[in-house]
Amino acid sequence: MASSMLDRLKAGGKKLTKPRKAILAVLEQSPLPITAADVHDRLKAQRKPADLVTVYRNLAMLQELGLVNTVGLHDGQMRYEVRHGREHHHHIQCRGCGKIVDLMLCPIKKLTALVEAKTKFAVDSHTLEFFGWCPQCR
Amino acid sequence: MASSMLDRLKAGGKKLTKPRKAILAVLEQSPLPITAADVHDRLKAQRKPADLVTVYRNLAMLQELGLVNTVGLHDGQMRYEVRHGREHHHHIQCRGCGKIVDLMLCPIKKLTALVEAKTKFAVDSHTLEFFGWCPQCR
DNA sequence: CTCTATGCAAATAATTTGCAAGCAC
DNA sequence: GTGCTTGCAAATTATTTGCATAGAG
Repeated sequence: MASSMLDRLKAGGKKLTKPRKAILAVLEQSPLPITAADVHDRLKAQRKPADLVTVYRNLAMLQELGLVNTVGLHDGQMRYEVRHGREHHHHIQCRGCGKIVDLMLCPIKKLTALVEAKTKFAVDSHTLEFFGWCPQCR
Repeated sequence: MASSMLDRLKAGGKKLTKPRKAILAVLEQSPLPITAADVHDRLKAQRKPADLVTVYRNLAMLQELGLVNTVGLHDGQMRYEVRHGREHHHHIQCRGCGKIVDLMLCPIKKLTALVEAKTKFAVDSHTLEFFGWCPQCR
């Protein structure tokens, strides 16, 4: 696990328990955002089962500490990915098979100033997702 | 109600019932996306109550016909707005008071070709939401 | 009349909360 | 030891489904 993560956890008064370590490992091993249920399943598969509630609580805590991002694809469940130094980016999901692919781009940064000027809001984040059909499902 | 809506409904074999008319009226009267529960509440306030289930079924049907857009703000409930000739646009929501404001812009159109080139997906839609603090809540 | 739509009850699904016991520090 | 954590059970919230009846065309 990245030492910056350990620092953030310690700074937040969080303890390094066995289930927590396993949850972080699962997240770090996943190249794409995954659901709480996914994490739960992979923990079981790795013979390090943790209660689904524990997964939810840890994901919420990690999000508060800014260690994970949430990705909402409007299918009734939230997905999570470690930030872990990765650049801010977005995703595209196939309407056929549900596959998610990283999009290593963000066209929004330049636009934030315009949005702030128009709305007088202080913009602090945005979400952007694409949907379509992947080569196999077209 | 816009006649194009009537046409789309008729073309889909849909009937113009009293609850459906009231639901459409509520949607048309709302300048911003609202939840199923919002629609339900406003129907009651207007003395034209309809079952929440009826609201959900109508919203789903209207979405299938392309008459309403869905807006997901990742707070656990979906919001709906009539398309009704309005231009494709996005929203910003205040993290303090939850207020939603229309953003009459979409920076994504030009980017779709790039995303398609990079991923080989056929992109058919996207979602984009901003979050921040409104002037009153800052 | 026929077929879609509605209301009510009950079922799902994702996520959250309460609480006593467990473990990290 | 003390306080954050966990697991289990139960509660909540949003949304969906089954089915008999009501109403539009």
